[in-house]
Order: sequence, then structure tokens, then C-alpha cells
Amino acid sequence: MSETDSRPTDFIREIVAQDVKAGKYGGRVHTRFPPEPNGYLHIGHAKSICLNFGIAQEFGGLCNLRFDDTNPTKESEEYVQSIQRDVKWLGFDWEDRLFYASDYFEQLYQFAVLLIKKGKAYVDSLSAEEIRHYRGTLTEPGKESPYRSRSVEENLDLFARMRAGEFRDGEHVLRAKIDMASPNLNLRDPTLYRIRHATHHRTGDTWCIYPTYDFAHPLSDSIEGITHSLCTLEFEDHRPLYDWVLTECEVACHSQQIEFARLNLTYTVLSKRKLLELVEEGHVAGWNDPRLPTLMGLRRRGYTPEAIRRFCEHIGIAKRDSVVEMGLLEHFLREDLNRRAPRVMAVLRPLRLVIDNYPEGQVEELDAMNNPEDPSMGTRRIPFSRELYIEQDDFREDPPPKFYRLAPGQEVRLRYAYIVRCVDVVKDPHTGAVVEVHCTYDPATRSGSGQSQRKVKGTIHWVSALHALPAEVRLYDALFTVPHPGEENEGRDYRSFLNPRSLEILTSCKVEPSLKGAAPESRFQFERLGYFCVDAFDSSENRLVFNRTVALRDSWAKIEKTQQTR
RNA sequence: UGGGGGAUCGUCUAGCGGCAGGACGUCAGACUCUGGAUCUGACUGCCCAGGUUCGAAUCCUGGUCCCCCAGCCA
Repeated sequence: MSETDSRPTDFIREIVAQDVKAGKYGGRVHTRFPPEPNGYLHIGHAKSICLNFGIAQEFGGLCNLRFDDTNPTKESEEYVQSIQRDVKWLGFDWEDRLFYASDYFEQLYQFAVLLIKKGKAYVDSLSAEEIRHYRGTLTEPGKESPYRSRSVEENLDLFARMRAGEFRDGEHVLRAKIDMASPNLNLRDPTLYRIRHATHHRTGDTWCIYPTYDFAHPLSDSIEGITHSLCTLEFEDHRPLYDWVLTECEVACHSQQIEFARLNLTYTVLSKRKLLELVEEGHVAGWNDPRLPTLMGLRRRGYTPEAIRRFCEHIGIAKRDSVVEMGLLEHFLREDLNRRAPRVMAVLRPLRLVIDNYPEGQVEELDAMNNPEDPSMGTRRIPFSRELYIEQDDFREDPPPKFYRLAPGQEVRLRYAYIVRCVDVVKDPHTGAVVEVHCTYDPATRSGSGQSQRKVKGTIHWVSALHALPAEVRLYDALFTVPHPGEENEGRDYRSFLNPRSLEILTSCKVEPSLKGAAPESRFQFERLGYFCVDAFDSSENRLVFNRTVALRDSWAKIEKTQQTR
């Protein structure tokens, strides 16, 4: 299917296209991605990043990276660094346009002075609690503060002294003078500046007053010449305030705020608060835990930036609240990995298989394709010998119907090797469990040895016992057991839906020798199992550790499941 | 309750007065030295009630349900 006739479009791109056509902003398109450096980026941010950078690209415009760092008590340099790393990894480039709201503190201060001079802002000396009280409720109008009528001179003096550090935190704030009776609570004299004697990660102790989001954001947009300021739905009723600030500050560029619905995903949570709790309470191993929807978690899990971008393109942009199925994300992941990941053979739960009629001590080097989807990826040689490991799941002593794998008396193909028939099993005398399978092979059935071969229903993967490398494999599953853990499910807290089986560590896995020295973060398809990547932190030359990125679609599992429910 | 938004297949999304379409998913089949991939077919939807119109998912009226707002967070 061609990408051009199914070109993704949405209401925001329509607005931008109209604006360009109408010559608004001189036909310019300039967006920005404005994270607050108070946490790590997750897949929800990826949606916004792809939108903002994507629109800029499509319309021949620019997109800035701007840190919205107006609250020194919550922000830090570490987040600034990790956010930049994640945006780059996702594949976007802000070139020389890395900005900080804190770059504009002096200009912002001057805008505040302008508002005071125009009689549009005043210093309030009510306490936080009193302000809340004066604000009124959803249904009742607020009351005006007794300090609302201070003179311009007094306000100027007080505001200068706030900046000079003459007051303690909370003693005064600067407020916009709008309308205490507005049905939109955001317009009931919102706070523009507050006193915070805190060290800022970039401006240090230069300032002890800091602008609020509602004041800093529109002005930062305007200063950078942002044309379309895209944000999420919860800011919709801040838009009148956004416009008020730009109008009253008499700026040259009046940016346009447009809101869209944030991303939600099934079987996970995407709120900063919940993510933080999962990390801090130790439910996961850290921000880069492969079970987390954080960009660093997905990266460690083995997700590709391309898959995430394709996902973001295809979920669309709209205004209705929605929850996208995790399966869709996995679909784009598999689609990408299927095309690119080299195939290897690995056995997760080994079962010894002995070929009784295969010469002892003989080793054959068999040719295997690195990727049947892409012959240009070439071939490699895999050692084959008398003793192998196969997957425990690939043998059944009492095979159910349609079990095309190995069972007593049954034949199966060993991938890239021979057809074998199971002739005997060895059991543990105590548990009765099958610990070894004996087969005979048919030398005439070697892979590629002829065309008119015998056909068998099943093909299974294997590794040579003598040549296999030991490995640890971490199997990941959904973090939660229910599709919507964040919602109040019968009044239960989301934590009670944590999946106790979200991580399973297998330590006695066997992988083919070509995996020796596999590079950190490199990705493979373990044939018939799934996609796996070399863990970036715990894997080394002499200790291979793989993370399962996503399993292959498993139609046998479906058949088996329906058999059981009957 | 005041204000701001939103309701289209199971899920996400298109439609802009003229045959409700795509993707994921699900089911059935083909093919296959990965029960993968690929291919074929099927599946299910306009929140409700009125109205305007030759014709309504779309326009009008009235409902219903869902989300957001009472930070000196963003």
C-alpha cells in the first residue's frame, strides 16, 4: 500500500494547512515540544514529539525543543539530559534550537512589569489558603482580594522587592487582574509569579520569584515565534488565559494553542504520578525497567524508534479520549523487527535430544538463512552434532490433536538439518519427567540436499549441546492483568492489578554459537519464539543476557487454548 | 451544580448533505523447512428521540452518557 494515498491527516494538520494557505504567520510553521524536566519521557510523549516534529517537517517548518523549567523545586539537570537522549533516540533533531523557559526569565519579568503598569496585574498578599477561599467554587463566583486595588506604584515597588528577595515564600504573589466572577476558574485572577527561595538547575540563585505555566508558556511560545502551540486536552480551558496573556503583553507573535487528546494504552499506566510510584515503591527495577512504557524502558526492552514512530503516525490525532490497544503497538514492533532482525536459534527451556544413529564425535556445519524476509542479509553456518537441545514445549509424551511437533513415534524436521523420529525417552526415576529424548535421523533428508523431499508437518529449532552458549533470558509480560488498570475497577487501586508474572527469568538457556559477543542492544529473532535484544546493562562478553521484546504470534497457543476450553 | 470539551466496528481512526471506509483484532482457508511471515475471504459500527431535506453520521431541536477545571503543578 502506498504511503501517499493513505497519508495520515488530522484536524490539527488541517488547521495548519489552512493557516499556511491563508498566509497566517507569513506562511510560516513553527512548533515546539515543551517537556518539563521533572520526569522521564514515555510513549505518550512520543505521540506529542512525533506530532510536533512531524508537522514541522511536513510543512517545511521548524520544531524547537524547549524545557518548561519554571518550577525549580521539581526539576533537575538529570531529566534535561535524559529527555534529550530520548528525543534523539526517537529520531528527531532540534538542531540549534534547544531552549529553556528559564532563558526568558528576564523578559518575562519585564512583561509582568508591563502588566502592572497597565493595571492588569497586582501583588496579592493573601495566603495560599485565603486565595483558594476567595476563588469561589464551580457554581459560586469568587470574591476580589482586598489587595486587588493597590496602586500601580505600590505594585511595582512590591514586585521589585519580591524579586530582590525581601519576602519569604508565600508572602506575596503576582496575580493577573481579570475577573473573579468568571465561570472559567482560570480567569479568576490567576497567579503569574510566586516566591520560591530555591536553587534553579540553570539559573542557580539568580531568581527567587518564578513565573507560573500560564504566564511563561504563552510568552515563551511568542518569543520563539511558535505558530501552532500544541498541547493536551486538559489545557483547553486555559486557552482564554493563554490568549489574554499574549494580548495584554502586546506581543508581536500571537501563537495559536490547539489541544488534542493524550495517549492512553491498555495494560499499562501513563501518568507521571503512577509511573513514579511504581519506581519508588519498587514494583519495577527503575525508570528503564523493560516493563515500563517509558522511552528508556521500551528501548531496553528492544523496541525500535521506527516502530514507535509508525505507531504514533497510525493512532491519529483527535479530541476524543481513547485507549489504544497494546496489541497495536506490538503489531508495528513485529512488522519492523520481522523485516530487520536476523534470525538465530535459541532454546529457552532445554530438553536433551540424542540422535542414536548419528556418528559420535561428528560435527556438520549447516547453512542457515539470516533472514528469509531479506536474502541480502546472507547466511551463516550452524554446528550440528549427535546431542542437541530442543525446547521442552516441542515434545509431548501424550500429544494432543494437531500437535505437529515431537512425540514418541512421531517425525519432525530439525530446522536447517534433518528429519528425526522419536524412538525412546528417558525419564527421571523419581518425578517421571522426560529428561532425554532419543531419535533416529534420516541422512537423506538434510536441508537443501534435494527437491522432492518427504514432508513433515512440523519444524522445530535446536542447538548443538556441545557448541551452545549459555544465556540468561528475561521474559516480559504485561505489567498489569487488566486492560484499564488506571481506571477505578470496582474501587480497586491500580497497584492491585500488577501482574505477578510480568517478569520471568530463565537462567539455563542455550543459544547458538554465532551469538558470541553480540553487541548490547542488538536485536534478534529467536526462531519460533520471538524477538529478543541483548540487555544493554547486564550482558557482557562472558555472560549473555537477553530481553524478550515481544513474542511471535502463536497460533498453536490459540489452538491449544480452544482445545482446553472444550 | 457553573464553565470547557467529546460521543462512528471489540480497539484506534476517516467522513465535512449523496453507496459508512481503512488499520489493528477476531474467525475461516491457502501457503510455508519458523504453527512466524505472506496471501484470500468473512466479521462487527454512526449514543438516543424528534425535525429539515428527494436524500442526514454530517444541518436543527431536545435528551443521555463520558472527560477536564476550584495548585503559589505543568
